[in-house]
Amino acid sequence: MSNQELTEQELLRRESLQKIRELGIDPYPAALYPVSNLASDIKANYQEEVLEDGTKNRLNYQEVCVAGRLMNMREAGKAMFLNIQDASDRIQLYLRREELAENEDFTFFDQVIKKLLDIGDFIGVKGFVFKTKTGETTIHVQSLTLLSKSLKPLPIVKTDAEGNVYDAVHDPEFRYRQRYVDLTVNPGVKEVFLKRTKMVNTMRNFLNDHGGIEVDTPVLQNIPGGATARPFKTHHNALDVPFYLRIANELFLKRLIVGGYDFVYEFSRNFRNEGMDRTHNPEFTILEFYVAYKDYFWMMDFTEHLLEKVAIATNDSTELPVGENTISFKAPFKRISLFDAIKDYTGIDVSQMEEDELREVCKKLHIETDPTMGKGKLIDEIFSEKCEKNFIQPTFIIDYPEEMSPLTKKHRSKKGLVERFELMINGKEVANAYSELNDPIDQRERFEEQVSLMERGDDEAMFIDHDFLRALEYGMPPTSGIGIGIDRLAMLMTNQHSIQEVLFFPQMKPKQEN
RNA sequence: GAUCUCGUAGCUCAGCCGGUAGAGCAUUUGACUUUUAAUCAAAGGGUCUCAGGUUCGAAUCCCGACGAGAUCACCA
Repeated sequence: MSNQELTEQELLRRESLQKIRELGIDPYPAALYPVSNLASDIKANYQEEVLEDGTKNRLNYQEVCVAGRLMNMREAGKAMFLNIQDASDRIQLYLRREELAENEDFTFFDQVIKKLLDIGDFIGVKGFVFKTKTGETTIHVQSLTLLSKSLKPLPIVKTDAEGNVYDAVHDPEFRYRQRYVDLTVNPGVKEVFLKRTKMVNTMRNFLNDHGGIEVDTPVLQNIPGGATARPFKTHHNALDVPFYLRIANELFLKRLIVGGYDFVYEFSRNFRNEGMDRTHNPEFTILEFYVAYKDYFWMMDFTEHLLEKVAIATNDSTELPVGENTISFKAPFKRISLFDAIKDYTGIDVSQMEEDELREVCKKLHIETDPTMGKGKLIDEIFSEKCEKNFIQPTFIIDYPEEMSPLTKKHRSKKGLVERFELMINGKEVANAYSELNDPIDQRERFEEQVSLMERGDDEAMFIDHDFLRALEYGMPPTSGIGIGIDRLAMLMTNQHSIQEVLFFPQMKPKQEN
C-alpha cells in the first residue's frame, strides 16, 4: 500500500512508530510480559480501609502487572488517565510525569506516552492499585511498556456511567467482515461468544457424564447422506474423483454403533449449498448423538434435561428472554403428535387422508403445492405453514409420516408413521430425532423410494448408500439418535435474532478491499 | 434467485424537491498533578461505494454494477 492510500491518521501512526524506534524502543518486543492479574480480578477483589486520620490503607494488590489494549487517554496536566482493556474487562491507569522520569529526563512521559502512544496500542504496566476520589479502582503506574503498536485507528465507542453506549459500530457488514474490531470495541459481543462456548462445553460434559464418546467422522464424502439437502461439490486431484462436503454425519455415526460403540457424538460442521438468511449460514454446526438400546421416548427425556442444564449453565435460569417472549427450559417439555398439532391449528384431521385429499386441504389453506410433493411432504407443508410458528415454548412434535423420514424406524403401533420427533422452540426447529431404522431390508426399500422421488423431480432426495446398507446388514442394535442445531440453540441462549451474531465469521460475499 | 431499503470524514450520523459538503467523537497544536461520554481554546481531514446518463451545474434525479440489511422462496 502506498502512502497516498493511507489516511491522515494512519500516516501519523506510522510516523509515531518510526519515532519510537528512533528513541531505541522496540514497538513489537519479543519477550514475554509477566502479567500477574486480570482487570476483572483486580476490580472485584481490591480492598482498602480508611484510617482515623482519613488516609487510606491499601490492603492488597501492592504490586500488579497488567497488560491490554489502550482504549482511552485523558491528559490532566502533569498527570494522565488511561484505560486499558484486557481479555476480562477494562481498568483505569493513573500516571504521573515525575514518577515515570529517569533522572529528571521526562522524555518517556512527554514524548512517548503523551505523543507517541495511540488508542489501540497494547501496553503493559506495573504498579499498585488504589481508588480515585471518584471511587474508581485504578492502577497507579510505576512503569509502562509498549507491547505492540497499532497502525489503524479503532472506532471510538464510548459508554457512560449509566451504561449508555455512544457511537457503537452498527454496520453489520463492518462488524462481520472485521469481527476483530467488533469484538474489541462493541460491548457485549465477546460475552455472546463466551456464552456459546459455555453452552457447547456444558453439552459435551453432559454427554461425557452419561457415557458418550466424542468422535470425528469424514467431512469429505463420496455420497452426501443423512439428510435431504443440496451439497457443496469439490474435487480430489490425486484421486481425480469428486467429493462432497458433508450435509450430515448421521450415517457415519450409525456405522460406529454397528461397530460396537453404544453412545457416540460429534459436533459436526455441516455444509449446505442453499440460500442464506438470518437463520441459515452455508456452514453450520449440528450436535448429533446416537445411543444404542434406546428409543425416541428416552431421547425426549434426555434432551429436555440436557437443554435445561444448558439454560442454567449459560443464563443461571430456566426462564430465558428470547425476543419478545420468555421461554421456559424447565423439563419436562410439552409433547404433541404431528396430527394433533395440525388439528389444533387448522381444525382439520389429516391423519387418515391420502395424497389427493391432502392436496385439497392445502388449496383450502392457501398453501402452494407442486406435483413432486408426496403425502409426507404435503403434511409437512401444512405443519410448517400453519403450526410451526405457534410453538414458542419448547415442544416435542412426535410421530411423523413415513414418507418424509427415510432413516426412521416404523412406529411400533401406528401404521404409516415413524418414531420421530422434532423439538420446536420459538417457532423454529431446534432438534430432530428418531428411533433409528435398523432393519436393513426396510432401509433398502426406503432408499429406493427416495430414488423414485428423485425420478419424480425432487432434487433433494437421498442417494442410496450401499456401504451403509451393508453395515446395517451386519446388524445395528436398536438405537435412538438426534441432531441438535447448535447455532440455533446458541441464538436462543444468547437472545440473538440472527445466526450471524453467534458465528464469529459468518459467510459473506467476497468484496474487493483496498 | 425475487422484491424493498441502504452505502457521505477513522466511527456514529445530518444534508437529498439539483447550486460540488456539516456536526459529535477520534486526530493535530496548546492549557490543566485524581479525570472518567474529562474539560477548555484552536486547527487539519471527504473522487459523498463504483461506472454511466440528464443538466449550465449532481451527494442529491435516472440507469447499471458491487456490497449490506429486511421480506419471500429453498432449507436447519
